[in-house]
Amino acid sequence: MAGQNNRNSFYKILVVDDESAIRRFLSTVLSNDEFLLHEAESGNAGLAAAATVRPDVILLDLGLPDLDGIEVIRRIREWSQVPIIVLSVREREDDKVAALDAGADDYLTKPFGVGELMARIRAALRRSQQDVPEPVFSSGNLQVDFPRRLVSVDGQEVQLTPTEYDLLRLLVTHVGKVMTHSQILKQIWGVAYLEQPHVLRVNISNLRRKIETDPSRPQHIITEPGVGYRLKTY
Amino acid sequence: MAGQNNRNSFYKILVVDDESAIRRFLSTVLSNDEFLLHEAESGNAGLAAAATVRPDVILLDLGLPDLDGIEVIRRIREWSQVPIIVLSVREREDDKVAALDAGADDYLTKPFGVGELMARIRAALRRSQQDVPEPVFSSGNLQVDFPRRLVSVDGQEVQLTPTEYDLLRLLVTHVGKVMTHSQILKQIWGVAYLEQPHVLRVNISNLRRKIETDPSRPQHIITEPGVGYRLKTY
DNA sequence: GCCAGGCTTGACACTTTCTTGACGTCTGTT
DNA sequence: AACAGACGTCAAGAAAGTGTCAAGCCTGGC
Repeated sequence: MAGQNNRNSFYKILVVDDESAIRRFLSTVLSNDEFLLHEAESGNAGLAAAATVRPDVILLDLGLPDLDGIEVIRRIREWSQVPIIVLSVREREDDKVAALDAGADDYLTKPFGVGELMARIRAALRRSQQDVPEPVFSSGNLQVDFPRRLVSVDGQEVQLTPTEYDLLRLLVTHVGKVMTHSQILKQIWGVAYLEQPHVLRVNISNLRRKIETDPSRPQHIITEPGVGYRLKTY
Repeated sequence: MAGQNNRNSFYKILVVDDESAIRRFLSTVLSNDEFLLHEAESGNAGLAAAATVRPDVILLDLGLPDLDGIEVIRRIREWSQVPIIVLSVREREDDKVAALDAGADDYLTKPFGVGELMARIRAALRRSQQDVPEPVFSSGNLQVDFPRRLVSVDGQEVQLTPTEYDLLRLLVTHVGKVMTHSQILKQIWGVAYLEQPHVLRVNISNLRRKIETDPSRPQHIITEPGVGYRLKTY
C-alpha cells in the first residue's frame, strides 16, 4: 500500500538545492523504480525546472544563492499547486511558519531521516493524486471513458469483449493516424499472429457491429485498403 | 492570505487526546474567531466524533487508552480524506513513517511551537478546501455506512465478514470504475495472491448472495468479463 | 481443548469469448 | 464483363473465464 505507484510511470521529483552533496545524497536514496529525480541548483533554475519538468513533488532548500526560498515558494504558487516540501537547516519557528504560510506543504529540518522524508513524500503524493481529471475520449456519437473502461454510443452503454476493447483503445490512442495491419496484430495478438490477418478482420467487424450506427458504412473505423485501419475524428 | 477563513464560518477542529491538559492547552491557543474546537478523549470517541462532527482538521495523539493511534488513522481513512495531523511524544522515525503511511498528513513531535502548529493547520486547510464526501454511500437499495462499518439492503442490516466488507468498500470507493482482478487481489489479499483469482470469485459470489436481491442477476456488482468487477450506481 | 466463524481450496457446471474456416462482397483492372 | 485480391460476415467448435457448492483448515475466544 504505502508508496505504491498506480500510474504506470515514475513520479517526478524536483530537488532545488545549491549544495551538490545534498543533491547527490537525495539522488542516491530516492532514485529507484518509483521516482525520477530532476535537479536545480538555484532558485531561478528551480522555477524554470518546475515549469518545464512539471514535477509531482518539489524538495526545496531555503538557503539558495540567488532567490530566497520563500520567494521561490510564492512564485511557484502563483501558477501551480504541486506539493512543496521544504528541507532546511533553519529550525527557527518563524522560518517554518513563513515557509508554510507562503504555500509550502511540509517542512523538514536538516538533518532528517530518509525514511521520514520518503514517508512525507508519499503522503504529499497521495494527497495530490486524489483529484486528477478523467480523460474521456469523444468523437461524434462515440465515447470512450478509459478509467471506467466504458464505451458508449449515443449515450447508450456498449458491451465490449476484452479483445474488442483493446483494439478500440489502440485505435483511439492513435486517433487520426493509420494503424497498419502488422502494427495492430503485433500490439494485440503478438508477433506470432503477423501471418493471421484474418483475426483482425473478424474483430474489426465485431467491433463495428457494436459501435457503428450502420456497420456497412463505418463512420468511426475507416478501412485504409491494403494498409490498415484508422479512427476518424468528428 | 495566511490563515484567512473564506467560508463565513468556523473551521471545525477535532482534538483526540486523552490528556486533558493538552486538550485545555490546545483549546486556549486555538479557540478564536477562526476555529471551533471539538474534543474526544479516546480512539473510539474520536472515530465517532469524526463521523458526527465532520471536522475540517483532526489533531490526533498516538498514545490513546483504547485504540492505537495508527488504527484510528486507518479507520478514518476508510471513508474520509480529512487532514489528520499527528501530535505525539514518540519521536522515533518508525513511528512517523507508520503514521504517515497509514494516512496521516503531518506529524509533530511534542513539545511543538504553537506558531508552527497553527501554520501546519493552515497549510492542511489550504490544501483540503475540496468538498468532503458523504460518509454514507447509497445506491439503489444498498447502503454502506463507513464510520460504523454497517451495510444494509432495503433497510435491513447485512452481516459481512471482514474480507467481504473490505471487498465491498474497495468497490464502493471506486464506484463506477472497473477494478481489475489484479488491482483487487493486490489491495485485499496482497501481491502473493495475484495468481489465485479463485478466492476473488468465491468472495464476490458470497458478497452477492448477501447484498444482491437476485444473486444470479447482479444489480450492484457487475462482472466485466476478462477484466474485473465494477459497482454500478443507481 | 473445544467451538464457531471465517478463510482457503478443489471440483464441477456454466457462460462468454476466441479462433477458425467457409463463403459472400466490394473495388479496381484488364 | 470477368477476374483477382483484399475485405467483411457468419457460425460452430475450442478455449478461457466465471459462478457455485461444500469440505477441510485455521484462528481466536471461551
